[in-house]
Order: sequence, then C-alpha cells, then structure tokens
Amino acid sequence: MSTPEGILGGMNRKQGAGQRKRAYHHGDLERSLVDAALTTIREEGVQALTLRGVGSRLGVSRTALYRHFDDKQALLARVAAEGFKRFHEALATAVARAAAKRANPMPAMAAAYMRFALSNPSHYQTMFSGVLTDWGRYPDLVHHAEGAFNVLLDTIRSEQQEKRMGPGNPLDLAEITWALSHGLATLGLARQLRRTPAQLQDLALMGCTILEHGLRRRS
Amino acid sequence: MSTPEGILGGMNRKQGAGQRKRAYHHGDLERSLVDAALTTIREEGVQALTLRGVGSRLGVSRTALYRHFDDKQALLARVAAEGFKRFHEALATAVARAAAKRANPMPAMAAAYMRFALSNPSHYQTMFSGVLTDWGRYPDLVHHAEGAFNVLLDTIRSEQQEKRMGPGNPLDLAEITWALSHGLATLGLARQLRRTPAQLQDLALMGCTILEHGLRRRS
DNA sequence: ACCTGAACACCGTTCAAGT
DNA sequence: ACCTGAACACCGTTCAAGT
Repeated sequence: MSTPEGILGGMNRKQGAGQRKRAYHHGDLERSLVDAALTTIREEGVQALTLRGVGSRLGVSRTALYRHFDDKQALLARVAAEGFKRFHEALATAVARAAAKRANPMPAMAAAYMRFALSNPSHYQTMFSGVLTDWGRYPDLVHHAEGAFNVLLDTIRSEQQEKRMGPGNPLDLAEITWALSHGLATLGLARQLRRTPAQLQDLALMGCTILEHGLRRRS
Repeated sequence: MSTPEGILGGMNRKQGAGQRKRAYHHGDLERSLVDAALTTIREEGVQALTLRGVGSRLGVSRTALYRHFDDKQALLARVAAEGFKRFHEALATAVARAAAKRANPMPAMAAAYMRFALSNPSHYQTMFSGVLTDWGRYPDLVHHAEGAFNVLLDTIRSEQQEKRMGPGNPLDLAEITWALSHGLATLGLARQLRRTPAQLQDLALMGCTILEHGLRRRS
C-alpha cells in the first residue's frame, strides 16, 4: 500500500487543514469518482452512466478514471460491492437489534431490506439491474452478496430450531423471502407500484407477516 | 393501412407460392426485425442489442429498421408489448382453465407466471429490465401490462368474495403476490438462484401456497 | 503518481440519393 | 415503398506524452 500523504507532503506544502489525502488535482479522486457515479445513477439511471459524464462532473478528463479502475465495469462493480457491503451490514444490524430486544427478526429484516433499497436506490439499482456481468471478476462483490443472503438463511435456520418458525427447507424459505423483498423493492423503485416510500415499507412488513403465518399452518 | 400484396403484385410477377407479404428484399421485414432482436437478446442480453447487429443478422443495412420503427426504443417497446400481450393471455388462460376444473386459480397463475418467464426470457427481460423508459409513448404496452395485473387483481377479489381466500386489501395482496412471482422470476433468470427450471417452477408454487395459507390465518 | 490529447473502433440517428 | 452510403455526434478504451 502506498502512503500518499507522505509523498504529497513534499510536493505540496499547503497540505493539511483537515484535508488528508489531497492529490495535486483532486483529493481522493477514486472516492470522488464513485460518488460522481452514484449521483449520475440517481439522477439519470445506471443505463445513462458514461465515463465522460463522470469525468466532466469532477472537471477531469475521461481517461483519468483508468488510473483507479480497470474499466467501466470495474467502477460499477465498486459501486455494487459497496452497496452489498452496506446491505450486508444493514441486515446483520437489524437481526442483532431484534435479538437484543427478544423481538422477531423476520419483520426486522424485511423492514431493513426495504429501507436499504429506498435509501440507497443507486446502489440497489447497480447491484441488481443486470448491468454487471462477470461477477466472478469481483470477489468482494460475491462475498458480501453471499454474506447478506446468509444472514437471512442463518436467521431462518435458528428461528426454526427455536420453534419460532414453521417447518420447511430453509434454503427454499430464504429464497422465497428474498424474492418477495426483492420484488417489492425493484417494482417500488421502478415506480411500477404506485406507492409512497412509507406505503412500500408497510407492504414489505405485511408480506413478511403473511409468509410467516403461512409457514405455521403448513402440513 | 397499405395493401402490399396489391402494390407488389405489379412489381414482382414471381409472387405467390405461399409467400403473402414478400417485399422485394425481405418478406415482412418488420416481423423479422423483432425476431432478430429476440434472438440477440436471448444470446447476448438486452444490454448488448445494437441496431447494426439486428440489421446484419438479416443482411440488411442498419438504417433499414427506421422504415418500420421510429427508433431503437420503439423496437424494444414492440418486443415488450408483444411480451405483455402473451403474458396477459397466459394468465387469463390459466385462470379460465382452473375455473373450468373448479380448481384454485392462485397456484395456476403462479405456475403460469413462472412458465411464461422461463419460456420467454427475452420478452421478460425486455419487459422488466428497465431498458424501457417513457412507457407513456407506447399505449399498448401499458394496456397489456395493466390487463395482466388486473387478471391477478380480479381473481383475488372474486376469490375473496367466494370466501375461498382470506381477508385483506385486494390491491395489497395482488402487489405482494406479483412481487413474489416477479422476484423469483428475475432472480431465477439472472441465475442468482441456483435452480433448474423445474425447481423454479416448484418454488413459485410453494411461495403461492405459503401466501395463501398465511392469508387464511390473519387476524 | 497522476493527468491529458489524439486516435481507434464502436454506437444511434439523420438525410440525400438510389431502385 | 423500401433500402443504401455518407455524415454527425456520441461512446469506451488505448497509448504516447506531459508534469
């Protein structure tokens, strides 16, 4: 790992004043590129993202990006990986908080899922829109995606073990639960359901409750 | 509407022999363009569709398409509209067949939904991938999309009226049911669930059953 | 180390021109 | 009516060159 502060300290003596990683043109261009991409995706959709657009948003040439990312895919993969990391954390936190209150973790996860999608629409779109091919090229993408899914799967397993949830193959139940949350989130973000964020949040909870009740009743 | 047979009959006397709408270069180029687009989408994904690619697949210039479609969006909209029309019909047929057998229409619809997605992946991808903006420009798109959703909504309403389904706001239940089917279909087609088509079909039925049981049990 | 400008091979779209 | 070729304004990506 390089130590940009030390190197740049000699090149630019007006360093400091709260700016740690300032390079001679941009401080932490890599981070700025990701943020600029997120802004573009939020405003125009992931389909409309261009490297020229991202560059010009920062007053930087279209090729400057190649110092930090292999190609356009790599920039999108970074956005998605960051999204999956936050998503993973959001689900884990929701489960932990429910456990601390001895509350049902399933609706807590359903709420956290929808809240994440609504609060991070650019990340969510990049994670699931299908713009990303070759997931295999980006290990942390796969790592956090699997991590998030495993939070769900492990919670279902332990709820079943404690007899708080009805029987059924945990993998089947996890995929069905995920599909419902994912369906509501994608349709909601695409404005295919005519709902306010608060109503989408209610719908996610309601769907989760119905599934849980259905599981108790199965033969 | 023009009558190409009459016009072309004078231009090309080797007409007939089972070919009705043959123009001097291609018979029904419009239909061929849609089919070529579907093939490309199936093989490379909707993101990879180019007008040059579609044209060269038919041995036709990239601009020939503009005689039949306003632009690329219009070609994609045609694919999506055709998809929604077939989708609408598939759902309506499933409900009608279930009614004829006095069978439960809900699992019949869930099965028909997944079967449509698996049998028409190119259509499904174009319908729901988000490549299509400006739905308002294509009325039959909206018409058939609403038609398909209304089959679901009406079925839920009548099942509730006949006391075969538990209580709840029909619109809420329709959107939850749709979201589950849509989530399973999109995740399945994107190979994010590691399932065979037959397993996806089973999962769709299972999800539908759990939802129905959950509805009976709600307070 | 970081950034640029020119160049290349692609795109969708327009338009005058051919049959 | 139907199709083409040239032209235009965009892409992503590469690369030699600058500081």
